[in-house]
Amino acid sequence: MSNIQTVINHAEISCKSHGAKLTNKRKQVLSGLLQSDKARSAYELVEYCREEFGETLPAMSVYRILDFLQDESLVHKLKLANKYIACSHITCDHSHGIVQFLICGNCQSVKEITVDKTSINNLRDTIKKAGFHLLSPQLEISCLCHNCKHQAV
Amino acid sequence: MSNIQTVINHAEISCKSHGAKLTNKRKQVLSGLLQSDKARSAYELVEYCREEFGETLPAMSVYRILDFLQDESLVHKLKLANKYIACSHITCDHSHGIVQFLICGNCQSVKEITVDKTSINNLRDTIKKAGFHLLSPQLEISCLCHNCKHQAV
DNA sequence: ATAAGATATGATATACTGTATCATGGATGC
DNA sequence: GCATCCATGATACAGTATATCATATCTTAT
Repeated sequence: MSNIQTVINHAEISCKSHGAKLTNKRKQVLSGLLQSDKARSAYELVEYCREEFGETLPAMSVYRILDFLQDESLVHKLKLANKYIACSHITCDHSHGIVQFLICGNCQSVKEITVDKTSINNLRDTIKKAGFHLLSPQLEISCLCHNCKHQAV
Repeated sequence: MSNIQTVINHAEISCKSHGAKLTNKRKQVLSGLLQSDKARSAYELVEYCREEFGETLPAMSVYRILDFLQDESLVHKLKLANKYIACSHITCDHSHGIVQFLICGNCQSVKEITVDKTSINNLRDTIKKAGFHLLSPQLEISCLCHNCKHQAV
């Protein structure tokens, strides 16, 4: 498990390699996501930057920064939760085509997994038969994490 | 393909069978979803009821009605789109445990499909290994529909 | 070094989605 | 008729997100 600084360095190099700049504020937002195993909302990140760095980022800027980070494949948006997480493969050099997110419906913790290609191919076939075309096989799956399952009411 | 009135009659009987009432306004909202092969937002349904029936439903009421319809399994919420669709199995008598939605990322049209149990069980196993517990295997999958794929820019 | 242009960020307004809360209306049963 | 319950209305507000125009900062050419 790489520490946050290592990941950020990696991300910076990756940005530089095609002329994008990982500015300070972008690093701050990214680190807010790297620090957490839970997804965070844009406004939570505003709060995080204020507490952690004394920065008063306007929400607008955070949204723009999140867009940038998504374009750089450093961050994913979870539409199920309207929240954001850091990609868990920033320090990998190989590409990861098939990514799935397990989202705990209770505590919002997120785990990024990969599903075997056979299942994905089955899925793609089923979808094709239905007349649709699978765009990105990024699935977001509602789950309970281990902790929450055992604390269930 | 059953027409809308048939589906609504079916829904009404289903509600009655356990003491719930499918009121006029509830029927109006439901028909707004049945009329469309695309998902509609709560506010679009407000608009629909205004245009179609001259009803000026407050958004609050539409949300409550949507909650009711979801409880009755007549409507699904698509979290990826923050929109709602009519269940395509209202007139079926058997139950449909495992439902997936293909959502066209371009025109928002939606198709409800079923995925074979083997794939779902594989998925469940993978998730279990990751320490999570699959809640509802309702997946929402970003696709392009046939039309949009062929019009692509 | 400086001016011009590009990129990043700030400020402000506003739209969209959704919930909380209290009030009112209408059906149902006694 | 009255009490009760459920459906709906009215109002306020929270959270998520985008549009737009202004300002700051960084690059690059001259």
